Parts: sequence; C-alpha cells; structure tokens
Amino acid sequence: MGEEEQYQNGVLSDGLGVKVMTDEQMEMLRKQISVYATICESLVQMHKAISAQQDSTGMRLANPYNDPFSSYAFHKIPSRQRWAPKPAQLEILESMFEQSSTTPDRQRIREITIQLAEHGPISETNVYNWFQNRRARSKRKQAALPPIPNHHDSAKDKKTKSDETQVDENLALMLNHMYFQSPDIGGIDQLIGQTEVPMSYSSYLQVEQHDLSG
Amino acid sequence: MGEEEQYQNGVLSDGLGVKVMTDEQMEMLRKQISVYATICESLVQMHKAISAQQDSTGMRLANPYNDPFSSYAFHKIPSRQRWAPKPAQLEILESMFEQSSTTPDRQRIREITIQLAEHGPISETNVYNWFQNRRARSKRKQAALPPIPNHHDSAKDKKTKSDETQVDENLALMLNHMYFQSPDIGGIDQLIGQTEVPMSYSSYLQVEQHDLSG
DNA sequence: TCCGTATGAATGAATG
DNA sequence: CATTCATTCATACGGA
Repeated sequence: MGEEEQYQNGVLSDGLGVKVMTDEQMEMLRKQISVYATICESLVQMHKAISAQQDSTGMRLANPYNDPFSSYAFHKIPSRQRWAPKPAQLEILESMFEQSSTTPDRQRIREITIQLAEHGPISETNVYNWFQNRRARSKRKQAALPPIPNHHDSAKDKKTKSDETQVDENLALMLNHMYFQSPDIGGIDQLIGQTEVPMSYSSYLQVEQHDLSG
Repeated sequence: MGEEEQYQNGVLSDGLGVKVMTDEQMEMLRKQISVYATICESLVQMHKAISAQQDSTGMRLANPYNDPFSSYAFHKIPSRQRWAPKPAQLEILESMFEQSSTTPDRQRIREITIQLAEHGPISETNVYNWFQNRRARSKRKQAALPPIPNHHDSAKDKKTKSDETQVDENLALMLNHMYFQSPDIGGIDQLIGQTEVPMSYSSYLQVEQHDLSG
C-alpha cells in the first residue's frame, strides 16, 4: 500500500502512529473492561470471604494493609452516556404519539428523525426505541393500575384472548397481596439486590413448541 | 349466578371444590414463589454470615444442629423465564452467523441445538429465534440512516459493513483474546456464578447512536 | 449517600 | 421474513 492510511488488524492507521477507532470498537472495549471489572470485583469478594474465614480460624493478620482492595473502586463503566430527548424533541414526539399511538413505519421514523435532528443529535434507533417504549409503558400503566381491585370483579380487562382469569380465592388474595400490597417486597427486593431472581438454567427446560417443519 | 361455574376473585370454581388457574396465573405464582425463595436464601446467607462472625468471636456453638439450613436446598425456580444464551453458546452462534448469515434449515438447527446443549439448556426454538432476530437486527441496523447526515464525517466513511473492523493492532489482539480465546473466562464465569457478567455480548453493533453530546 | 423511579436500550418470543 | 410485543437491564436523576 502506498497509501498514507492502512489497516492493521482492522485498525486504521495513518502511518504516523495514530490509530483510529470507531465508536463501536470503543464500545466493545468499554464492555470488555466492564466485564473484567466485574470479574475482578468478584475475585475480591472471594478474597474477602476467604480472609474472613481465616480470621475465624485464628489466622488473622494484624496488618491493616492486608486488604489492598478494600478501598479500591472499580470503575466498571467508562460508560457512554445514553441519548435523551431534548425538550423540544420530546414535545414533538409526544404530540405524534397522541395522534397515532402506533409505531411509525420505517419511512416515517426516518422523516421524524430528520425533523427532530434539527433540535439536537438523534438517530432513527432513538426514535424507534422511543415509540416502542412509549407505547409499551402507556399500555402497562393502564394494565398495572386497574389490577389492584382486590376483590369481586369477574372479567375486567382480559388482555389476552385466552380463557378467563381463574384463580383460587385464597390464591387470588395472596397474589394480590404479594404483588401489589406488600410494601416489604420492594424493600427486601432491594435488600437482595442483584440477586433478584437469578435464572437457574438447570431447572429450566423450555418445552419445544416451535414447529420448524415447513 | 345459578351456574355451576363461578368466579371468585378471578378464580374459576366449578362449585365442587376444584379450582382452575390459567397459565398466566400460574406464572404469577411461580414468580412470587421464586422471589420468596430468593429472599429466604438471602436470609440464610445472612444467618450464616452472622453465625460465622460469632464463631470468630468465640461464640461458637458446638451443637452440629445449629445450622438448620446447611443442607436445605432452595428450589428457587419453578421458573419459566426466557432463555438467554450462555457466553459459550453465544460465541458459537455468532461465529456460525458470520459464516452463513442465512437461516439454517431445520436439520441444521437441530444439530446446532444439540451442540449448544452441552453448554446449557436450549431448544431448537431458541436457536431458530436467535437466528431470526440476529439477522433481522443486523439488517435493520444496516438500513438505518448513517447517524443523520451530521456533516463532519472524518476518516472512516465508506463503512462497507462488518469488515469495517478497524482496531488498534494491540487492541484487536486483546479483544480477540478476551472474547474468544481466554480459557479462563469460562471458568471464572462459572466460578463467580450468578454474578454473571452483566453485559450484552452483543458485539454486533447497533451503530448510529447519539449520545447527548449536543 | 442511598434509594426508588423514569426511561433508553437490548433482546427473546410472537404475530402477520 | 418483517414487525411488534413483552420483559428485562442499566443508568440518570431527584428526593430524603
């Protein structure tokens, strides 16, 4: 290549020692760093756990410096900030949502994007996601509030076309309580933090239901 | 209600003591059970932690029965959460996608499924869906407008597609290593268990994404 | 500083 | 296959 620019392992080099990375590449790196940060953090946790164990067995080390990680903060996110609609953009988006409420098609998305671009940086993906979320959430709002009726009411807003809602009286109360009326849940949920409801693949066996024949 | 069937709190009762629940309701229950299982487990962990601490302070109880939970297994998942590819599986899927990019036929799907099953629960439907989505999204991203003609476009402009992989030589090697060749990752990943690296291995870019730079 | 909520984004699954 | 839905993750932000 007689060019001044050339690629080396996918990297654009200007031949002067300057390398150029795309945003995607930066993002990849960022994620990997994040991964390692997470792993390291876990290792530190283990380290602490083991140390603690040793402590209990009389192997404590008096040296206060024996825990080099205690104050080490893992900055797992050289994170890239996410897009946020400008007030002007949001206004337009909202008004459009009121009108159609349906997700605009690709062409429409493009038009909207171009229009909104006048008020600030924005991509089609941003617009697309916005409508998707807007719709999903407005729907959930309506579906989430009504469900609280803690009694009577047989067939309210059955969203699914499946058979009627049928739960044992006690179960219904229980569910209702657990889902919407137990103030503790939220707190405890937080308490256990990420533990959330980890998916244990071992006991999860999805029934084959897709018919690929055809 | 002179019917033999009637609803009580959303539950269908046949009047003979038999109750019928919908899948949805079962799912709700399932989730709650799962949540409680998780909470309980957390409490046990705390209990153990405290016990251990007391041990180290000489408050050990010699009674071997002082730990009623040690052998108690929490079946936290009557779960039916959606499938998610394990890192190992994703790696394989991605590599396969790179090669063919076309949806594998029924037979091929089956083979792949069997292969991937070694790394975790997975069904043919999962594999099928994955390819469908993978392609649809890779296409969408391609069809999306280049970040809105924001004039200033530097070095990389042609961006023919996936081959526009341009990373610093060192970074390329590093990424490559981190992504596909580090034998440790798998192990550590297992080791840290649930912590599960909280990232979307989606190296497949969703280019064009504007941050709030303006 | 911690916590809860709002929301952009990611992605498995479903639908036409 | 093209779209859309539903659910979940992660972060920014505001209040106690």
